[in-house]
Amino acid sequence: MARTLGSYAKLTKPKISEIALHLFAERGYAAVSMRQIAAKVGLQVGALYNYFPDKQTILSELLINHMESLLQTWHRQKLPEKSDKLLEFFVDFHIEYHLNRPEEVFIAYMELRNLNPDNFKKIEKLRNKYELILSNILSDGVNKNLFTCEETKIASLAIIGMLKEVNTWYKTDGRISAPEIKNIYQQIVLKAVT
Amino acid sequence: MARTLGSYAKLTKPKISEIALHLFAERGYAAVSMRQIAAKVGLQVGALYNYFPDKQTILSELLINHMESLLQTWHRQKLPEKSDKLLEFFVDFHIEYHLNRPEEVFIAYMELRNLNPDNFKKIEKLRNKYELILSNILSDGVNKNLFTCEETKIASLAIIGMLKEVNTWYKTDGRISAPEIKNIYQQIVLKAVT
DNA sequence: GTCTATATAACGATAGAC
DNA sequence: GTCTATCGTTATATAGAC
Repeated sequence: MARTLGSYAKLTKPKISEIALHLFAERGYAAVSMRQIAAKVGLQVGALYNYFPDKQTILSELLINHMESLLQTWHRQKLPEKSDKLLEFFVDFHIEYHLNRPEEVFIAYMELRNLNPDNFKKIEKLRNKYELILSNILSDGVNKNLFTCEETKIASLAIIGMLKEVNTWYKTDGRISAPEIKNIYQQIVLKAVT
Repeated sequence: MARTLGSYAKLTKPKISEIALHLFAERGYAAVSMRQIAAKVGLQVGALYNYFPDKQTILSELLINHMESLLQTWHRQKLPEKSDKLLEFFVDFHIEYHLNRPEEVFIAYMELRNLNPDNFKKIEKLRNKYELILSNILSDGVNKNLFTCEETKIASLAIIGMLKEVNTWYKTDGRISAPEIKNIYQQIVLKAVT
């Protein structure tokens, strides 16, 4: 039962993505060359182009996969029955998900400027989808008199922006645990809309 | 009283620095070429090398000037007479200074990885000097039984790391004013050491 | 699918005329 | 001090042998 070459090759593309992710996070997209990626994967440069048409696509696939997996994971969550607990649940989910993927989060924030316009629009669309989840939670809450918030759109942007910071907090001060961070942000967010 | 060419030239170097700062902050050091900088300044590439020996020096001068000016400004402050107000004063000063220089702060954080080892050490030295100001305030406070803090070195690193975030907060949520941010952080920092 | 070799373009940096 | 021209290097991406 010899393994075929093909079954190894299936592992090559994810390996390229993984190594590119590390390198992009460490040195920045523009500072990383295809040769450096190939060397770390254990290939020659040319071989990379069997898996990705260009360098830009390595980056955009990383970002798109990150956002799609975020959305997918949310939609697989078993939501709390009580709708007044939905906002806390969202904050909890968001922090949990992002703390576990520091490199993806970092390049999703840093390397947006290196996407070409088409890929940028794709990411923007996915971000809007995610933001819509939160703004719907907020406007539902407003309708049920749970929250008071005039601009739910803007509030959801501000909240997600705020939550994004969580990764740096977590890194810079190891004494704050993940549950503590969740608590802090839940309080801040709840205060912001009540 | 015709202006000499020389007096214009005196303005050229700061202009290069300023434009490089904007471009580095916008696109990242590695993604910006000397040709792009020259074009925005209104020069040909070669002329840049009359002011900077290489691209690396443009970046390192920006970062070094940023740190030195931060230290200089601190040492020119009239400190509060009551030493128990020193920590609040530092937090206030730090936030004020950094909110007014978002681009410098951003590249001082982002582009460290693009400094060569020598320049990195220079910046590290300046950062340590700044950090020493805070850790001295803390250890003085501990000696006077104002604060309780076992590891003043680590605490000062954590606090500065935390304060660094302030620029993103300020941007992401325009509803929070600078004085409010100062208040929030003063409370957090004081809580952290008492 | 990976290799070597190469096309083509852009980069940082330098040289010399003015 | 700025220009044009260019060197040497490196980059992305492609072509063709295996």
